[in-house]
Amino acid sequence: MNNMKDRVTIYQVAKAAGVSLATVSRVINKQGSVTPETRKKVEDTIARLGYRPSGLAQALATNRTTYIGVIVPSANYVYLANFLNGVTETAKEKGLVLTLLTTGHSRDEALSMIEKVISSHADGAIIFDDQLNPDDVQKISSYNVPTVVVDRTVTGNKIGCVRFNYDDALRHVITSYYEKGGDKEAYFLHVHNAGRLLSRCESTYVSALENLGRKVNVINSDDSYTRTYMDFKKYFKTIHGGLFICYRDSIAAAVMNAAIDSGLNVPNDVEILSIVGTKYAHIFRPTLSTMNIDMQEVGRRAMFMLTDLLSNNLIDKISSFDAEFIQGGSMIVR
Amino acid sequence: MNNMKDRVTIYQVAKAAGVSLATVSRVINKQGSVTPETRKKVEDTIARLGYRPSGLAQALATNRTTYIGVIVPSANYVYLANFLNGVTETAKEKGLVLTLLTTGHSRDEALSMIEKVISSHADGAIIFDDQLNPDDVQKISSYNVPTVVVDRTVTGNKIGCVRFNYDDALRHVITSYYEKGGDKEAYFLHVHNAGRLLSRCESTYVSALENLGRKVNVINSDDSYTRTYMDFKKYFKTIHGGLFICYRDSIAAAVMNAAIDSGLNVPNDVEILSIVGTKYAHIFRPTLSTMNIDMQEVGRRAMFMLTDLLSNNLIDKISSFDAEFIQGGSMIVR
DNA sequence: TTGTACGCGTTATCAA
DNA sequence: TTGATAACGCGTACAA
Repeated sequence: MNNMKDRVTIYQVAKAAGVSLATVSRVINKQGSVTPETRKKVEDTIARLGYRPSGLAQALATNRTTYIGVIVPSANYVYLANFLNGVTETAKEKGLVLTLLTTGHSRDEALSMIEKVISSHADGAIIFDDQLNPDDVQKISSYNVPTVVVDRTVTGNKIGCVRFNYDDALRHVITSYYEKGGDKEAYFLHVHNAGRLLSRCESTYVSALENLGRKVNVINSDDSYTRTYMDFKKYFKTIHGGLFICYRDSIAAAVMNAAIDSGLNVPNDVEILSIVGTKYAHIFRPTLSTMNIDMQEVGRRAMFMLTDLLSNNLIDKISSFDAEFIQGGSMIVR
Repeated sequence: MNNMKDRVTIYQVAKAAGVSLATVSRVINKQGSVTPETRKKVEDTIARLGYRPSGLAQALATNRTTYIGVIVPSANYVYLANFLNGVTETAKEKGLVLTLLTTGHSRDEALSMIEKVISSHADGAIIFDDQLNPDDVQKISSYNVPTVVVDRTVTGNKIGCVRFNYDDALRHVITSYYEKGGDKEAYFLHVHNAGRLLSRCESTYVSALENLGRKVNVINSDDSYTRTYMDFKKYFKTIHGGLFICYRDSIAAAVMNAAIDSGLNVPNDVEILSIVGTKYAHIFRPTLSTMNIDMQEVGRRAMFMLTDLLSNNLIDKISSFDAEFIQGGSMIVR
């Protein structure tokens, strides 16, 4: 059971080197003054014994773990993988280690992850999860854990946030579509429980169309390529055109493939816009029009904000990313 | 600086509840016998004070952290995201928390991640990284950290491994291609420094072709969609056909798009096989032939093996995944 | 420059 | 059933 039976401790090093604990501690932390000879003596025995300081004991003594808790809904989506990559990249630069906490589809699970952040003494947290509301975030911060929240506006003493602005870009795409002579009906693919980001886009879509005095068409859809593909194969038997606004590129591709396989032309009959896009959007043929935010950059920014928060240097507690429209072959250039 | 200034400790709970530390400890660990009344009294004050046990102190006292160190080259690839998802999923079932350690392109960095696993007292480790060799893994295990290694065969006392077998499937695809009347030249896209998995596939390709008495064609290539696309646009000006074997689906798609955009027909002129595939392989048109291994399942298996290792219940220390050929439109059905 | 002694927040072993 | 008290491995004033 005791899996560290023969773990070498600072005490053993001190004994073997003929010095005291404190001296060894000074050597490994490179602080305080130690004679070069003593230092060498200690370093040698450290190497000889294969001693590694216990991060646990260090953390307990210093109140710092260098752990950052990262809460995400799942590691399965490409854009989340990119985000994680950005976070890990800059965490590494700062000498921080990430603990990956994923939450399924319940808020309770998300709450229990907050508990883990607290009990693990994480030095900070990054939350990229829809299910937690501002109160939950305040809770984590009430335990003095500096936190950066992504895709949600929360303010507080030790809280920073990164926001996404898809709305301006989406509104602009829709209105300029009709201004420049686009004449297709616009449809929005609604996915149940797909998070606030999609909900906000849906609201933007609705208000943009209402402002134009046009009909609003929200289609219930599924967050799966295969299901969406099959649904739209049926759909395109009766509807033979339109502008379809989809959440992800895989869903957009489902609509695109269904249209093509139904004998419709993209973009002449059917135009498609994907809200979130990955590198695959440019690989599909035709390429997909998307509204891009570089999620890796978002990850970097979140981590930078957190380190600033840790050192009390965070000026702007709110950071925004504007989505950029990327024209692809799935929409007609006007 | 002291960011836990007002962290509630077990001692404060004991004092407020009028009992001793030991009793509080018994209550939170639900072991030993405590009077229902005392229990309630303690639980109430825990709730009232918002007490959370310090995972650090618990770990120091019990020698168990519930941390699992996961070492991966980067979180950026889709198949790695799937793998991570599988790992996190079953880790959560077992009450374990992951620390995500990514390694860039140097072995030194990978070694320093091993150091982190050791110093963080991780209860176990999962290594999915090409740059570490068996000796490095033995090192981690010499500190009594049970380890599961992915895509490398290592054996030892507290070591398990998960292997990938792409070779049989690849060899079979190639030989049966020619047996069934395929007549194109086979090309293998070599990517520098892309890991042992690809190297093994390349060897398999070479030996398979040599056995058939056919010409071996290895093309130097780049691990980027755009670069590969441009390279092959040039390439297809002189070469007008072939069977191209590519590492990833994005690379395979680059070749496919370059062929199509050069006026060649897929699969009649150009056939394409992607070794590693993601869900996007079925979305491309034509769909890509791939050799699939479910990386999420690999992640689950690795984590299961690790927990078995932790409880000394691991029977088979070697687990294998055979790649399965998935026919897509990028190859002719024969 | 070096060593002593205490604190970090728990668990666990004894007695009571 | 409860309560002292010694670990766990380290950092750090303070004293030498």
